Amino acid sequence: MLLSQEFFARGTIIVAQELLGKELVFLNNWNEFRWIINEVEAYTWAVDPASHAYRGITPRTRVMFETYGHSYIYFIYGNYFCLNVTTENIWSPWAVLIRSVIPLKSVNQMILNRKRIYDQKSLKWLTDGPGKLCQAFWLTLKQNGLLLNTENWLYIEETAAKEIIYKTWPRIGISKWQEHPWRFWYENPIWDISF
DNA sequence: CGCGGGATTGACT
DNA sequence: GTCAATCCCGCGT
Repeated sequence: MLLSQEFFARGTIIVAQELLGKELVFLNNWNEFRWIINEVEAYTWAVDPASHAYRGITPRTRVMFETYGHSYIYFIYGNYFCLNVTTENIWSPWAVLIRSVIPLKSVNQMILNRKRIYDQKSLKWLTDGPGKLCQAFWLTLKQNGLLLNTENWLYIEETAAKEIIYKTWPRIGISKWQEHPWRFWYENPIWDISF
């Protein structure tokens, strides 16, 4: 079942925690990609210098200011894209970064997109990073600013998973505001799902 | 297996 | 001109 826009219209920390175990879906003309979200980070505003929104509205950060329940995708380090979902409300530029997912469907196409060798045992390395998962999904700036619904071919679904146990840790790859434990990961992801 | 450094380009100062 | 919410490879242990 599709997560409604109202799911994202809540506190960013709780949205981040509850995204764990949900199913991320992306469709294109050839493939239906599906993953289980197993690691996220929350980015807040005004007091959080690690957030892109900290310095105010720019062409890049516009989506975070103007939407909630939409995708925010940015380009980084000259090579990679990272996927976020916007939260809270309009003019509340908070977001959750999707850091890692577990591949569920169209895995062979993901491997082709990543252009690296994976066998059954190394599949857990296929999409365990924010840049890697966008590469596996073939997500680029074309998918920036989309409302997360079936019409836009990018959305998140409820799953049967319950009692998600998560752990927290300071966020990764940032130089400021590191002390906040706003990175959350799914403690017991099911790795023996059938690919 | 852990660490160090290079690649590479858009966004912002 | 500088920096960056990353990834990968190679080297040393």
